[in-house]
Amino acid sequence: MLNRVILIGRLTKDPELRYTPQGVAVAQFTLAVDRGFSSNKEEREADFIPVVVWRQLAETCANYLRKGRLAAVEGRIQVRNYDNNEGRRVYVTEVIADNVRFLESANREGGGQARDEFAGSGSGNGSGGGYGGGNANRNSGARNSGSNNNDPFADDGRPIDISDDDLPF
Amino acid sequence: MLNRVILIGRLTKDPELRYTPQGVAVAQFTLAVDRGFSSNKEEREADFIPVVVWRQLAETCANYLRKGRLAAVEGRIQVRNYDNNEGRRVYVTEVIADNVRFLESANREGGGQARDEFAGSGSGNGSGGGYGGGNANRNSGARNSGSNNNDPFADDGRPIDISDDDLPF
Amino acid sequence: MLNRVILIGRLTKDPELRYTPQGVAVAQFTLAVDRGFSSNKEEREADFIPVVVWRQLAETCANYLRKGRLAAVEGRIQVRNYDNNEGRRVYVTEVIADNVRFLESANREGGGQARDEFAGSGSGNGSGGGYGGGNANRNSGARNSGSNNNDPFADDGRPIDISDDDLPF
Amino acid sequence: MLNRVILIGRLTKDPELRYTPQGVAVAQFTLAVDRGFSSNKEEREADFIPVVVWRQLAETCANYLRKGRLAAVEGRIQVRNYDNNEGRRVYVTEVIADNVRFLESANREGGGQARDEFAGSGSGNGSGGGYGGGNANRNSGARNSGSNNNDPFADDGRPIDISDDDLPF
DNA sequence: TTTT
DNA sequence: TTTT
Repeated sequence: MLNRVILIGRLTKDPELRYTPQGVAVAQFTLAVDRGFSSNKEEREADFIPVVVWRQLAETCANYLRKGRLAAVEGRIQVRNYDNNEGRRVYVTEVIADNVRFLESANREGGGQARDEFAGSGSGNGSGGGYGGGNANRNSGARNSGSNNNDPFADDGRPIDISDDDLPF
Repeated sequence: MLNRVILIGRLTKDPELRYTPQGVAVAQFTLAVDRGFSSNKEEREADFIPVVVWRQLAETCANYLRKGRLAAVEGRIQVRNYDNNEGRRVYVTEVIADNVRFLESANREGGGQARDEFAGSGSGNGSGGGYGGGNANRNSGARNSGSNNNDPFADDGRPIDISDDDLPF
Repeated sequence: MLNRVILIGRLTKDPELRYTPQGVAVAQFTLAVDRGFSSNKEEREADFIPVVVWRQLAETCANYLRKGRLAAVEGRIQVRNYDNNEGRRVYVTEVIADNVRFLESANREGGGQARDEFAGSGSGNGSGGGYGGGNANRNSGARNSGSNNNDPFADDGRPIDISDDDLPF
Repeated sequence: MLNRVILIGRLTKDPELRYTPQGVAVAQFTLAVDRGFSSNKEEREADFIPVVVWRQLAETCANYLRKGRLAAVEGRIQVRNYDNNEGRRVYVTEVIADNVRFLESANREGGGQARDEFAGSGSGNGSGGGYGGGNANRNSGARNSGSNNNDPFADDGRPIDISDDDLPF
């Protein structure tokens, strides 16, 4: 009925960008979200929350987000399952983001100068707004040339399970 | 950068449906949101929060929501201002909803039988999904025949300020 | 930094109430959250999201929530891991709720008459407000008499991992 | 029943810190929240949303937040009203924050070196965690010495309406 | 393993 | 001006 998540945290790695067989972009990254009130503990505690982003927003994230950057993510919790190679059912919980805010400038390790870049797939921005268009082409080109290691499988062999049913449109 | 509101409460009145000069539907209603922890107070306390809904979702709300019904609303806070007839600037704060859940069946006072109807204008459902299409026509017919008291002005003369700039598309 | 989840869905089973060795109440249940926009699919789709509730709120949930009931949950995503009996690391993602709203009256299958009961562990209600106090005693009594299958282990042997570190106070 | 707001934006001014007659700290500031998708407009659009913070968190905000800083705010919408000097009822909508995250280091204009400071009045941290205690004393000293323009009235004479009933404990 |  |  209603399923809404908002997170602020830091990327544990650069985002990984892949494409479905149909050429749809998917990015994945993990957000380390500090728990804050761990007053009495030695180590700093955090939850490591996997985030999945689709389509144009995936490409924008791949372009602008890097390991260590602070980001805000809006989305929904998705629980999916698959049977692993031992025939056991495994449950995977991810946040499917429909809005990502880049809370730190890109010039931490180089060129950028902008602040508060944003990237969203908000309510009904069918046309795509200010960022995009050309991107799509460039990337789907890359996709085709990138051939068969573009298929959406994680390094550990677990499927990312991207069928057209998942596409949020 | 990020502006997200989620409310659950009861309608203080039936929704009011209007149309812009361009024929875009807008509904308004107020949610009474109980504060809950007013343990020691006589009267039960609530916040009365004005909600604005656009387009197809406006029409669905007008069709299904009624005074007293429980609803969940997702949206963003919008603050707008206008100068009233005494030349004084007045600020109006509303929640612009992009998702409304009907948490009570319509058969409280009559015919309906469904439970947990939903209505959303989620991420990019351009075409409108299961509810709609015909609606638009029926209603814009009503709009035209409804003549000149269909214009989007509140009873107290304060403009609801619906220009094309507000349209979330 | 920020980790906020809001869900509305139906319980797939009655809540399970347990107690830590220190006598702290924990309840678990799963919320089936309909995805809504699965227009073209046969089966209705949902995410099944595990929810964990602590202390007094756990007991209130155990008292008022039942399989099939509609509830709203506010909380945060927590990812924890343990090594299963095959020595493999397993990740468990749950929503740790700090606020639960009962969106359906309890009289669906019997006695109750109230509507919109609520139960929260809101900002700083250290003492417990209107519901509580006596509860704690009554229940921890029940706990002790309930003897040794009160320990917080799921039926499948996977630990629920309730140490004092998890206690949100 | 449920009333939750999450905002990310920049302060339009330094926070204003006041004290109730009972010595309870209140801070107010306004967040400028960019709307994002104003693609086709000249001017950058934003909502200017008033935020109110109580007690220890008020003092932390007054210490760390400054005009122009980026912050995330979690809270609830509160609508209150008062009769102005012309005997007209005026409605004021504010976000009562129970959690504020400082998303930019304090060293933008000087001394600080920390990053991602946080300040919360989270679920049940009755005692106050790592920051506080002494603060209260120091500040209520400041309050008393600050004499009679410490009373919680806005510059325009509109009351901020802080009675003990508003205190979230 | 799932709810209406 | 307010809902259960």
